[in-house]
Amino acid sequence: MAHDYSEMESKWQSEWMERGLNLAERDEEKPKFMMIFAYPGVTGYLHVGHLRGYACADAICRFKRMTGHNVLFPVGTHATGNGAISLAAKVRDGDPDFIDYLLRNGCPEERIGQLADPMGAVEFFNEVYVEDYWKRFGFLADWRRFTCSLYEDYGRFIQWQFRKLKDLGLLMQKPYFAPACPGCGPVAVDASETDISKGGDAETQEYTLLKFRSDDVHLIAATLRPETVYGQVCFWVNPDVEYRMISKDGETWIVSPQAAEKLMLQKDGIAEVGTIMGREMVGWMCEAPMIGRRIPVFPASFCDPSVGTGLVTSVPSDAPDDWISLENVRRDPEMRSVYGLSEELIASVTPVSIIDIEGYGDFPAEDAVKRMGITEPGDPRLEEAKKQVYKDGYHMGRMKDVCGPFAGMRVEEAKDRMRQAMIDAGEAELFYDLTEEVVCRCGQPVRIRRIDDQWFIRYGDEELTERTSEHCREMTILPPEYHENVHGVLDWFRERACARQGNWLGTRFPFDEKWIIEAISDSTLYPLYYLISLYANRGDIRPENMTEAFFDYVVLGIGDVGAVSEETGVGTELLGEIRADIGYWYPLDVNLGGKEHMTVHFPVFLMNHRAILPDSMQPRGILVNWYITGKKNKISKSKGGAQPIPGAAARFGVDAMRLYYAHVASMFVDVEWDEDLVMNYRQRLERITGAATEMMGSGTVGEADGIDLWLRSRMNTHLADMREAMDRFDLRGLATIAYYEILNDLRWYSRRGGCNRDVTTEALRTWILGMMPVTPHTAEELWHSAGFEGLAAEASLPEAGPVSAAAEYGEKFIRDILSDINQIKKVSGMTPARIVVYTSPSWKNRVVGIAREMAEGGVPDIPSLTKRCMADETLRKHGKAVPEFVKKTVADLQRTASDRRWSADDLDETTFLRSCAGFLSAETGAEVVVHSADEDGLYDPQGKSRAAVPGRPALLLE
RNA sequence: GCGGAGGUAGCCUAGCUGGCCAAAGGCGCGGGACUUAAGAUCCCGUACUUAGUGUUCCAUGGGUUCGAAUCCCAUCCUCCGCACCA
Repeated sequence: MAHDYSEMESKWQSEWMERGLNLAERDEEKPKFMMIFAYPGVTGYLHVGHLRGYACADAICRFKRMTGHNVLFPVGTHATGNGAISLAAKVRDGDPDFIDYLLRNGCPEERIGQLADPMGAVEFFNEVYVEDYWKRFGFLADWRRFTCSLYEDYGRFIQWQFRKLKDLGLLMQKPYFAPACPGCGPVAVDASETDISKGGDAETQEYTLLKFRSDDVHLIAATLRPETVYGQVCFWVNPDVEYRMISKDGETWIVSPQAAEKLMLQKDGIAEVGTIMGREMVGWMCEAPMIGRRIPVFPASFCDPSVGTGLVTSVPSDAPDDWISLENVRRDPEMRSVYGLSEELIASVTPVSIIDIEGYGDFPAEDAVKRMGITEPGDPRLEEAKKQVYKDGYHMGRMKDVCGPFAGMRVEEAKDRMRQAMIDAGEAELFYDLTEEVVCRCGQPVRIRRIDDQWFIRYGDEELTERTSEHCREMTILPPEYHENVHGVLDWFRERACARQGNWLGTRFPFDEKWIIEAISDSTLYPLYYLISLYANRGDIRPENMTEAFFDYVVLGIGDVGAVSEETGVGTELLGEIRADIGYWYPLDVNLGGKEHMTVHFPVFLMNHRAILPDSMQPRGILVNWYITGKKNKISKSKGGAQPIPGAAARFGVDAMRLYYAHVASMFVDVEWDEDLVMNYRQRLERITGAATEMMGSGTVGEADGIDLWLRSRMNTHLADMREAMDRFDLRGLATIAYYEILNDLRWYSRRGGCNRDVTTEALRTWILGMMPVTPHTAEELWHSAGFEGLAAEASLPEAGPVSAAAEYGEKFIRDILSDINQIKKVSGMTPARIVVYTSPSWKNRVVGIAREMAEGGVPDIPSLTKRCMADETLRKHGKAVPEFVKKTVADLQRTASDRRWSADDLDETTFLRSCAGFLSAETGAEVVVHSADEDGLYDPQGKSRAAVPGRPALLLE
């Protein structure tokens, strides 16, 4: 079985830590580089896919260290919210699946008890993340600065941030509608179902309540489609439901009992005044809002008292349910006999066409129903029909002429306008409800309740948005697509509820202790806090020292050190130190995060920085990484078991995984986790280790020439390319060079007989350093085997030296010839004993030379080049071969990029090839002779030499 | 719906500031070398054609250009975020 690298990995990790390479200290002499990855939430174990971004961050930081930067790479975790509470609850309840999950991921049995407490769980996972993930993977992070969003000192910083936001006028309070249990208060409705026992997928939906006056009462219907009011022709009640009559602002409303209860939570001054059976209302006439039309009340069993208000306005033209039900009423004799509805009344109700949708007739609902063959009320396919009509109408529909002032308007726009018009006229109100039943843990139903004093951050603030957007243009934001549309995201950001009540962990809202700051809002300025956590973790400053004046001073430089020291109890020297650290390290150079952050975390990160901090402290870069995904659980379950990160590290080796993350694809695409591929990378590393080891100490001492110069040039090209790739944080580009191209070149070098010890040693040094960022353990191991001084992790990447275009071209030239020979061998099926190479006749070189003279930035056209060539005595005698070659030359030049058009000119092909004849002969197993096509008495039985052109000699195989 | 990303050879993926791009790299596959053998490693090949510098080709259909995988338009298909959840 494969070799276990754990020991080698931990050996070098301890060396690095002992040397303190991961510790970041201010050094005014060196340029700084500060990078973070968006800290993860510690709500359980991570899987191998999550490590992609983190590993890239470490690699980038390592590269920066090698190029002369003083690097700060801090890490932390996030635990705000209800994740830890939910997790602890599962452990307390002894949830067998969850316990199994913990054990499978390597949680020691004796520690499970600790997880029954939310903070215990957070501390446990903090340790797992740091020790089993980040340290295990060789990160050079400054562990001293580790912080977590639930730490008290961190909370102080967050509270300061909120004070600043308030000072800037960016906080506001307004009513908000949120789920709550009547007994337990605010609850979280989310998939984890921490607070609830049912309904995790429910969403809050906004209804428009429409008021239908009938004598002295109002029938209240709830609709999601206020734009269809012009099509109202009748009204549905459930005859078997006992409705409530409630008083509201002097009016009497009729709604279902459930709706009455919900309304009381959302509206003031509601009192119950009586009840009425649905059947009693059948046959009433009521006045439809907006249009003032009097419409009849009909019975319909589909009116569910728990949905909306239990009363429904009917728009048969655009609502499939209504269309079917109306048809049903018309042909059902019961309507007349039981409810006593007159024939005339029923006949008077006819659909009104209100929305014009391409692909539909006057009555979209009718079309949809007929297309799907629905004939009876209660058909389950009505739901689908409804969605389809709604979607098409919303997207493509326009209001017809009957819609008065809204005629011609797009549905999308009319919807909002009409709702607002009715609200303004007192004909409608808003109402919120959940899309499905939600039940609290205590067993009571969860309802939407109005919260009058909800706090928001005003991210819609125009000036802040504009200033942030402007700053983004200056930033390095990758991928470029995100650089483009981050402005759109910022624009779209509105008020954000930034605090919540209930069962949540987090920092208390500084102005009102009943609120807890929510999870996004406490994670915006935190990179800055790593500059302070160092001192907090050491105990140099305590939470109680971290007053407003403290942060004002160290972050913003506000106030007098002496006074601040007095007030906070922190020494002036320490205050100065922290202030200097912040001045040195901030701004943040790169914030790396997964693509899920693009619309949530990054915008608030940017806006809070812009709002609170000065120009000099604005972030410089954002790097977004896409995911490593698993198809059908493959990522978490491999052959009969889990794939915890430490297990994967042991199985594949940390470096193989890091190389996989860096090289498998660009950072900006999703990739499916594939163990075989990781194994391939592991093999690649082993192959490289073997090749590098073989190079060490071999070779002879001597003057560098020929192929040595080529290798030198190649290594310089690679150095330049690696640096250039990393300017764009393109780790994949770096890895392609370091793990593939360099190895290929070294093979070629040795194949060509290269063995100069100085040259190979120099190449080895560059090569190993090129591998340092991505596979640091392997690189360090090689560095030491090679006998280089110090630690590779501490070494500098050499500057790229000069590149020899001629040397590089020459080898390419040889490879092409070899490739041509192979090609001919393959096609002809022969094994040649002798190969004759004919280099271009000099007149062809002359033609190219003339073209070059004429070029001046462009390529000459065929007629003028022909003319010039034919004017040349020496050329004219070659007759019509000249214009033919001119044609080809021009064509070739035209499709060659301008900067490489003439690169081939300086090589004396004949001399060069003669010097390589031995090599070619060894490679092909045939005798190789080189002739210039010009030679007198040339041996050329098949006339091949005619095909020879500069850069591409003709060949004869015998 | 709104907003965004993408469709490249058997597969995964580069390229996409237009020009040595028939298209890098990896995997897979075929052949060869080494080896007692297996594995590993190395070399060659892997659209079609052919004693080589030719033809067709980068979702589909148009267009711009001397020249397009790369730019523009249309069509088809796939994927992702949408709010209080880093």
